[in-house]
Amino acid sequence: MTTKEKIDEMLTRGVGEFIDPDGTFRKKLTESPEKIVIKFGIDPTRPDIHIGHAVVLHKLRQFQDLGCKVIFLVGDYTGQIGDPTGKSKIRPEIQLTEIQNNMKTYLDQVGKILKEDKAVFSWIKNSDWFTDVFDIMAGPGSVTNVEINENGTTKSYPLDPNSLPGKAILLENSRMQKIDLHNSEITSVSLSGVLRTLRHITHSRLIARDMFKERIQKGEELYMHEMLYPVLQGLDSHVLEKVYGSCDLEIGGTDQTFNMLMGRDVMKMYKQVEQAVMSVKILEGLDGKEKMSKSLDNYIGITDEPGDMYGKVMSIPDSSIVNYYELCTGTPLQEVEEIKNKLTDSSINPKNLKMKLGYEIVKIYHSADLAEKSQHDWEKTFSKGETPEDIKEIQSTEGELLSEVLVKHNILPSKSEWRRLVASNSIHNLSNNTNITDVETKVTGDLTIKIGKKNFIKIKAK
RNA sequence: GCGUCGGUGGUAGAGUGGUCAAUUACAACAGACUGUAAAUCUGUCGCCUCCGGGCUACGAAGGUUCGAAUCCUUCCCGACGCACCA
Repeated sequence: MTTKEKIDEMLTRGVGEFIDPDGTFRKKLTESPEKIVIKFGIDPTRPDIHIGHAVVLHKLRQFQDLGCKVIFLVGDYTGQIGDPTGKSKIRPEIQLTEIQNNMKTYLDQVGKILKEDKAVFSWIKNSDWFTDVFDIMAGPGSVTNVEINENGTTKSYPLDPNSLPGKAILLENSRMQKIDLHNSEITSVSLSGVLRTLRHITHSRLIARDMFKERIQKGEELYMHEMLYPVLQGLDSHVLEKVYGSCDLEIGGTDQTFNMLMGRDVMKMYKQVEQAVMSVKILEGLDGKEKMSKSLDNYIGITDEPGDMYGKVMSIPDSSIVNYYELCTGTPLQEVEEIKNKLTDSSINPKNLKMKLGYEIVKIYHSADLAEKSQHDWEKTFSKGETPEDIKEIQSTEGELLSEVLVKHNILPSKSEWRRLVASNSIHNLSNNTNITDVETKVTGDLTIKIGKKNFIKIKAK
């Protein structure tokens, strides 16, 4: 593939919308990609990354490969406003370490996909510029000393951390613009800055957002802070431009399109070069209906075990196969098109296309060998009905009730559940290939059982 | 601040003194069928049980009653209307 073709695919594959009306971004990408700064907003609390998030991350990686710099913008401040527990005071030092820790677990996972060296990666939190000194409260053990140079000797004077200058020092010291990026000039956004921005944004512009429109139509409430979110996100882009020199592109899910476009509006007001906007299609979950998310428990985590990962892919409905190929693998678009055609051909079993998909996905997050092995195990277990090789093992003592052992090890939630499963012939004893029908079955020796179709447990007796 | 309505199981949402562990839908789980897919059909879906029943639950705490998710009081939370302020 030529570079141009590569760029074309980057800008279209899995992309809902790409907005770069006068071609500024495209031009810069071709001429000086190393000067490009890409903004990607993330939630401050989200330790588990799934392959739905990964769609965007892979896209970012491609940009990194061309030399572009990716900025993770942690929306900690904006997240806090939406937080119902409503802690109005912020402890900046505590919060900073907390976010740093979250970021670390985040990066541990993301590291599989993204480069993390400074030339092409950076992150910053938006409390950096939105936090007000008066919202700050010193945490326990805070020290805010002022150093004063008197006649050549530096003297340190203690300062009450909760006094105004004390708070100012705390805030200053938690600012990443200073501590990480060593910017001499710190950009921040005050209430007057927000209001000045708001002078240029009309009500009708804000309620143009689909989600708002829908809710208004349904007669639901819209809170002002929700309406301001897009504006604050826009201001983030504005600040990023100042902090990093430019903000050329914002990437996010299609649900973020409006907010990202707001960034263009805000930047325009401040006479900055408007960011391009790329919305990436949202991957549906394993149910094939809702979007992939942790709370719906329909996700494939990027740190999932190879076997799990493969099994989960196999459980998606046929209708999702093409989407998964497009969004989650590097399979050339031409081939994806062929797969699409094959799916309409009744002589080809879609299972095989899905198995290939499972293989490809496991390969990305683990390795070709493990992908091979997962596929092999899966076939063995489910197509041929054999017992898989690695299964969960739990300890028990002889004479113990089987039900109690399983509840104790959190395999089952309660003994009532066990009774139900036994009654419905769902507990299979693999050691002698019969169903367990006695609720009072005791452990008499090592035993391998299958609960339902996919839950294998080996019980070791002492 | 005044007033009105409301807070029920994972979610939505019935129930307004005993027949309520609580209709129904969705989700979930299991069985059949399959390609561990989807769809479909069937069953289950608070906990414990010697399968007789027992225990804990309808925002929280008290009360009335033989008996309360249902009535009363106080409190907490939410929506709405009005007033006040701008």
